[in-house]
Amino acid sequence: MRNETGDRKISEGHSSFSVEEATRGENSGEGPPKKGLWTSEEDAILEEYVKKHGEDDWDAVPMLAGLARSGKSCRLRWLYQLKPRLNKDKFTPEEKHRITELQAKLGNKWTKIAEEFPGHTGNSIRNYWVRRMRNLERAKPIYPADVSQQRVLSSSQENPHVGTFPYGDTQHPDFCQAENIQVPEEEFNSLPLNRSVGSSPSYNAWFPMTQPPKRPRETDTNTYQSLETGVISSDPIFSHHSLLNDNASSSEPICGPMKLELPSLQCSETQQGSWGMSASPLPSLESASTLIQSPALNKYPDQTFPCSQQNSGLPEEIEYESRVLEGSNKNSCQQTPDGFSMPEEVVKSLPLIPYDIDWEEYRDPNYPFGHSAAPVWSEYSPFNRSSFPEHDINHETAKEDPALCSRKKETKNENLNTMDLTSPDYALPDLDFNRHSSDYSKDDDDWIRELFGEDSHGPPTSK
DNA sequence: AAAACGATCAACCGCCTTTAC
DNA sequence: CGTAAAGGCGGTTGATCGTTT
Repeated sequence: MRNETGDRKISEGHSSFSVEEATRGENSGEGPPKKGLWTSEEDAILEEYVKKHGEDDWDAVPMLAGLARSGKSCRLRWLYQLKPRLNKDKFTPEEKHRITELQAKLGNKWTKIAEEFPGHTGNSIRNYWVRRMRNLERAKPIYPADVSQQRVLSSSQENPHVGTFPYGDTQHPDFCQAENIQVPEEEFNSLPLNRSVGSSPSYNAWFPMTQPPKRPRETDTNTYQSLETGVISSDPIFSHHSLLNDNASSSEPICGPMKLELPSLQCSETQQGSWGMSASPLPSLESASTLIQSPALNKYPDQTFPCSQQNSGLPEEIEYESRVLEGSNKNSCQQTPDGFSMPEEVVKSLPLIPYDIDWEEYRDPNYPFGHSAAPVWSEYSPFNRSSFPEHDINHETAKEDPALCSRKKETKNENLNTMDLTSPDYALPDLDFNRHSSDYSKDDDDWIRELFGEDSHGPPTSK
């Protein structure tokens, strides 16, 4: 590895050897190319050579420069480590956001993406992305559905007062994973959710959101996985994975290990806005976006959520776009800036949520919007609460359950098991348009940490 | 203080795609 | 159009370093 001064420790086990060895034989074409970490001598030779002769014909470089390396290795070393003005700094939150945007837009075209980050290499960006995906992957449930089911069943047998969910969603990984969630039966039965979910086609959308995942997953794998259990429809809108995956059938569950590098949402021109949902009979995002009305826009209560058909669906991007639109879209409620409009009758048919809504009212089935608001949102929203963990405790929640709020803040190592399941806050977005733009750049890793604290199973935390 | 652990990242391999001839 | 070279990418390994125990 290279330190700041360019010196590197030469590993013992790695196939490093002296510069004499490094250069020996290559000129005469003997032996296989050297592998392993580069020495500072090799770097100096390569740097000098490239500065003199340029970056052409890498295959000839080893011979001409006198290096016992393959041309490919020389090229990589130059591009990733030696090239002038390389930026080895860590990505800023803004850059991370931009990477997310670009990855969604361009796919794994790391070199293309790197073009927007002077000094950063595609490899470093890819490393960041892989790392991020790995962290998110770790956030997935530990137990398969069947095991989780057993756990829940045994748990409910041990404690008959613990409510079970009457619609048989014990396979719900989120639910099952959150093994400590125990809702007293009386309380559970009193929930409007419970009164309505049994017959509501929307409950499947609602419930995953009301059960905050024990561990974070920015890409909401959990939610999607919950949909694969058979109880819940595999609406790809729930899943960033599926949102990002224009190849995957929306009806196919994501099973097993997921590729760390997610396929992007990139699609052909003609597909733009259709989310590539060729196989899905479910509403496309643009139709979804037209249906979304949420407290996120309470600031402009007569407006619909301006979710562009052109954004990637990534929560970061949606939120980002929302912020952009905040300043530009204060008048139009029926047409997004990119020209997408929704029928007026649809607009009128959608109940509006007043800005200072008392969530208690949402619990009242007589309330005009009743509990349907959350399902409408969650069913058509490409992201959910877990995507915005910093909002898990917001003013509504705090107002509703300050104890919960304070407790959560105090007990970083506790999971979200004690969350008020009745709060639509977990399902309805709160993009908090008043949040200062600098907050927007919150590190996505910070989101994870903030949401789940130092969960022992959780994602990596700073040590 | 030292071992264990985990995160990060450089570097490699093999395959695929693009480009030049 | 076919072929070879160059470049790009995904997956993976292993070294290093910081943190925790």
